[in-house]
Amino acid sequence: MTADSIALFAKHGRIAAQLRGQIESGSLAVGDDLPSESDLQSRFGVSRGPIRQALATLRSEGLIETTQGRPPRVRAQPLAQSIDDFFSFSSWVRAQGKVPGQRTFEIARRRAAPALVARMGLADGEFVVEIVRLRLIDGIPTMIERSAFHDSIGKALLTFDTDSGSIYEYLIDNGAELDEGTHVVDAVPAAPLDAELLGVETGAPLLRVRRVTRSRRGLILETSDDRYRSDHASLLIYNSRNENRPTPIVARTTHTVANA
Amino acid sequence: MTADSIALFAKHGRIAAQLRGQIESGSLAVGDDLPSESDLQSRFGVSRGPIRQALATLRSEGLIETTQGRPPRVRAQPLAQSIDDFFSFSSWVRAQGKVPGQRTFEIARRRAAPALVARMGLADGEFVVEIVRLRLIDGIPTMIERSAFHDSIGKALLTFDTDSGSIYEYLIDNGAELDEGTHVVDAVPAAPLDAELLGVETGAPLLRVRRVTRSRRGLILETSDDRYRSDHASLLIYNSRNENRPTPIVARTTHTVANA
DNA sequence: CAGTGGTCTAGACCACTCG
DNA sequence: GAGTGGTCTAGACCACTGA
Repeated sequence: MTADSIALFAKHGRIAAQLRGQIESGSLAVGDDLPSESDLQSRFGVSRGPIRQALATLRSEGLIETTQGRPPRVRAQPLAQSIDDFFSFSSWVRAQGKVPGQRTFEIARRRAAPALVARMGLADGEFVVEIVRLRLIDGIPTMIERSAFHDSIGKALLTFDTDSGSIYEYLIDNGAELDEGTHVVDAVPAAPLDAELLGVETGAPLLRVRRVTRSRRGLILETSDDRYRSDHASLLIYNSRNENRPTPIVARTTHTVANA
Repeated sequence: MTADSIALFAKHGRIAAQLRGQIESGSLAVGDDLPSESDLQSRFGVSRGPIRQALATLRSEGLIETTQGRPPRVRAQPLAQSIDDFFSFSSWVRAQGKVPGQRTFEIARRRAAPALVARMGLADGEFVVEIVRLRLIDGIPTMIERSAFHDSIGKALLTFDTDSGSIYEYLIDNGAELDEGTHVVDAVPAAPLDAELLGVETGAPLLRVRRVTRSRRGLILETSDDRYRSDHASLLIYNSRNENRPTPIVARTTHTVANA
């Protein structure tokens, strides 16, 4: 929602959105050919530039593949997730047709501890708002989330019911500039408390994702430490030598994916 | 090497390569402005199209950022890794200025077990070549690699010294069409044998990356199950709302990254 | 061989940044 | 306000696909 309504003013964005819709709705099935570029030109009444730009977007999302000499084709695995799905647990879970949930353990505004001062590039004595929540999928405990927000946006959270839904979506809707994030993924043993909350044994391997979220200006607005039950969630990376999409597609998946 | 020499025939590819070189060599430092598009046009003697295409490539690699109204700027964190670095342990480790190593435990050509038949989409009774290796960084055991290769390319490995270096590079150099891969990342406890080889305790959390590598035609050529010491390697994902790069950048990093 | 996408040119308008 | 990148048009040539 929030993301799509941003860049639809340009023609290529509208064209991409329409084709994306046809693919997602199934009216263009897997393996089908898309109309040729010249077809699309006359259909949308534009020149070739916007058409090619729209196709490039879909290609970068992994929805289509293009080959010289033949029309674009709908790709087998539409792995693409919107960027919101990657930042927001709630958005991601809903996109999978499941129900996200959360139980807040703590929300506090306090002076940042030294480690956090360093991690967020704060000045000594600055306040942050810290939140600890258990996140659930269809009622099943799946992830422990520890977040710290820059005071400028964190204060708004003190009046937000953090049990009610997505903090991320709330902040975006209130104009927070959460523009880019860096995630570091590794594996850690479950601490006793986390183990109990997630329903695993102490020391069981958890998939840890640490995130730093920045504004367009580079200001660090949020950091988080999310620990997933590895049997309930994993990370999926798709990666191709196709010259036109040098960067991979990343998605979170629920449950262990059978076919790799 | 192998990857760069592919698409340098077109003008935009040569332009991108030259600018990339200037960034990587440091003659364009972090934060510096690139020449404006019209400068680049006259400098390279081309029209605006190829210039913009080259800049789009660099943007998708995370090397530069562009803003309307000001020249492109060299990005803070050049996370970009070549696609080879993501597929090949050796290539990745070397790119980090360290020395890759490997110790082969087993290489065997045998009929695929039922699980592998399913995973690789084989027919019953087909042969595969399976390899188990311990991978090292600067002599330190870091990862256990279990791979299975489609017989068509696996046979070449029986005469290859798998202790000598990168299987992936060997296969690519011999014309194997390893075009796209899907990686699933999660966390698992170390089995007794793996624990001993990696120098961790049994049950310690390992970062597991399971890969399926396909040819352009979709034929599954390789699957692997790599398990990393989580304190020696992690995954890094960079992700931006910038409309023109919808997909994230993914890199492997050595050691835990201090600043998230 | 007809049609396709990949690439390039030349020119234009607009929104934006920054001095 | 001058210069920048984002977008679009119109036309062209070539390499490749597939019937």
